[in-house]
Amino acid sequence: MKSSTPTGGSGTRIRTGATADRARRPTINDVARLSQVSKKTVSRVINQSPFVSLETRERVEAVIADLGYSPDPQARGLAFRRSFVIGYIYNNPNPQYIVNAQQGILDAARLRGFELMVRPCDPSSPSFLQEVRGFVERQKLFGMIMFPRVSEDEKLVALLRDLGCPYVRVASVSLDDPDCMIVSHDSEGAYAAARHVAALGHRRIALITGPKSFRSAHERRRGYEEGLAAEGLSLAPEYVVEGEYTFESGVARAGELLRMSERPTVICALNDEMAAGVYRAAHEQGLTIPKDLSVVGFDDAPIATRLWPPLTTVLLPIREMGRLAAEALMADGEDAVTDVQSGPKTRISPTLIVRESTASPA
Amino acid sequence: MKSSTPTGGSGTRIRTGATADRARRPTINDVARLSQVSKKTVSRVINQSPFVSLETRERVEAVIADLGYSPDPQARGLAFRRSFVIGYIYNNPNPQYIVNAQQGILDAARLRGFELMVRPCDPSSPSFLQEVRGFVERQKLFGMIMFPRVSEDEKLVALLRDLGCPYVRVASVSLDDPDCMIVSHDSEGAYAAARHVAALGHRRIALITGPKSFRSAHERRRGYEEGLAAEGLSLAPEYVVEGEYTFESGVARAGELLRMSERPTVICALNDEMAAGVYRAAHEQGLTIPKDLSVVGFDDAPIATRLWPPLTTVLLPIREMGRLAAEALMADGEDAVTDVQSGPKTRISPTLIVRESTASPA
DNA sequence: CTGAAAGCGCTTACAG
DNA sequence: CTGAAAGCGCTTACAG
Repeated sequence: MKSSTPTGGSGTRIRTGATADRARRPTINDVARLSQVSKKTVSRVINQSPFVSLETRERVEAVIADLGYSPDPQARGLAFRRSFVIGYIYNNPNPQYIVNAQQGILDAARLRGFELMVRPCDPSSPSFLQEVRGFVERQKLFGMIMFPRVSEDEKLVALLRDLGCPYVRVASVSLDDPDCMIVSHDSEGAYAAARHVAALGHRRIALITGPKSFRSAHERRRGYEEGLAAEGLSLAPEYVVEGEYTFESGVARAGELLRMSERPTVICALNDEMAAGVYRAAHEQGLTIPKDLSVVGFDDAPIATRLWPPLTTVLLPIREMGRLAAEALMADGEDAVTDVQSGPKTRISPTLIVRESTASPA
Repeated sequence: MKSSTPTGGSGTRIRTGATADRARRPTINDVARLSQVSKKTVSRVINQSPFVSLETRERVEAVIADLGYSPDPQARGLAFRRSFVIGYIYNNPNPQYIVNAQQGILDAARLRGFELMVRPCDPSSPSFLQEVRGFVERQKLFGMIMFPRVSEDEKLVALLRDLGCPYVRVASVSLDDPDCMIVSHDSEGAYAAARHVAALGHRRIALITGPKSFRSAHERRRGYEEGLAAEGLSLAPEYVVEGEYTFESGVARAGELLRMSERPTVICALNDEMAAGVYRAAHEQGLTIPKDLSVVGFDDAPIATRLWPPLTTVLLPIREMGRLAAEALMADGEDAVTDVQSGPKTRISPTLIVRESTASPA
């Protein structure tokens, strides 16, 4: 069976019914002819070169508008040796997270006419780096945007650097040059959550952490430790258990914590999925939230407001971070002068959202 | 402030640190020279033309493998006047749905070396069609894949047809030529759910439908009606209310239903988000599920198993549908002969998943 | 079965 | 400030 593939398909032809004879799109040659200049000058106008007289520029721009001309991305990519396509590779298990990040990137990209190519990836695959390399080189990507967990993969980043592929990393803490980092400062959110819990009077405070391989797990834990320390408290080691950022691990770890002879009065899960698991475990043991047990999450995912009672959690502006990441990436090619003037970047801060899952201990 | 945009950026240069002098990638000329044939013949090999002698083909393929050569997508797109990029436009509010569909498309695309460009859209925007047109034409998309709700937009489909852009639509019921449809047969899932509910002995059966503008809302309702009819039952009009496929609308509609003098013994919501809303409303009125009220959803989203008790619902294999849609699209360019032989397509069927939210009425 | 020429729609490098 | 020539890496159309 023959097939039309990028490296195959002698039979590549479009289904007849769909092949309408469309009017040819205007090209740079049409614009040049109608505005009576060379195509090079049109190219200068398109690329906002300062070396065009005002008069000429206006004439060309009028023709461009008149014709509804827009340059061919493939031709530009071929000649520039660089496309205007942003790559977004992800390996986060949370769909909400993926889509929010993607949405933010698109918010910024669309304003500048960039397109987005997406690609799930698996850093544990032996062909991972090779696949990314092929993706970047073949498509001549303008640049790459990465969110956790893959944004924390130093081998990947080293490859991108080696390939000369610009990138922006989003992570809970800075891992790189500030120009290519968007930092979410997870620890601050955890800090606020810790103080909230302490202020309610909790002393038997349990923590379900994330996998050690995630920086966010460290950062969030650190925030809790520092927040509690600010209140003169500290985490009892027996109340700190490691989860996997999944619902199931939340159910399991919370079940164990709640079966302890002296059970905690509050369980802080380092993401909302695990917090949902805590609800389940509490339910199974006949405990009422927040009367018998307070619960805190992290992320402010949709599940936070679907749960009953609504979950106290920490809001991370994922979409906004996606937008900032894309803007930072697209600003990459700008003049050094304007770079300096680009001013202070928006600083991302997590926000504690207090709902009904937290109360003073009985 | 200058900026590097597809239509701008005289200052477009890559950040110095990132501009490593990378080794030039091998081109078709390198392959031609090393295998001592013309580039045209290399092109034939790449495109699996039958008009190459076995001997020549093998020699060229050896050189390609040796060099790690892969053709430049931009150059091919320019010459072919068609790229190997699939477009995926979406306007579904459910992130889980978006990502699952996207994942399925990517499952199939990656096997054939196609890339995926994504684009959220808003059919109610005045510039909607114009934006899609620009997207399709500029990128010379290989084809487009659409899921609900945008897959049901006939104006959009008419535009694609007009542009000669191949497409595949995923929907709850066939709306087009079978070759460009993946049908989820939602009514069958609803039919099974209805019979399940009837078999449990429910007679006061309420339905929270979806927005009229969604075909799935019609199909799922129809499935319920036919399923109940098969059991000699029918829906009482006062028990049928229109929701908006959102959590909030589920809370509101269920609240009203449960305040009726003779309240229903089961509420069937036409998606899981609204079913989660039913849980909330039941909770607010002190009702226990499934003792006082049974609940049925639709979709089998993650929320279905996060709720307590776990939700009886209908599983729709979104990812699989994405995969089939992409395969159908990529098969578009194949030989007519193989088209005929491509055999019966996998038929998508929804699956009723019975969990603990449904029981016989008290 | 194979190839030389021309072209896809842009940009770079070089002149003026 | 502007342009003619050559080139980016492929394919089509035409020969042989």
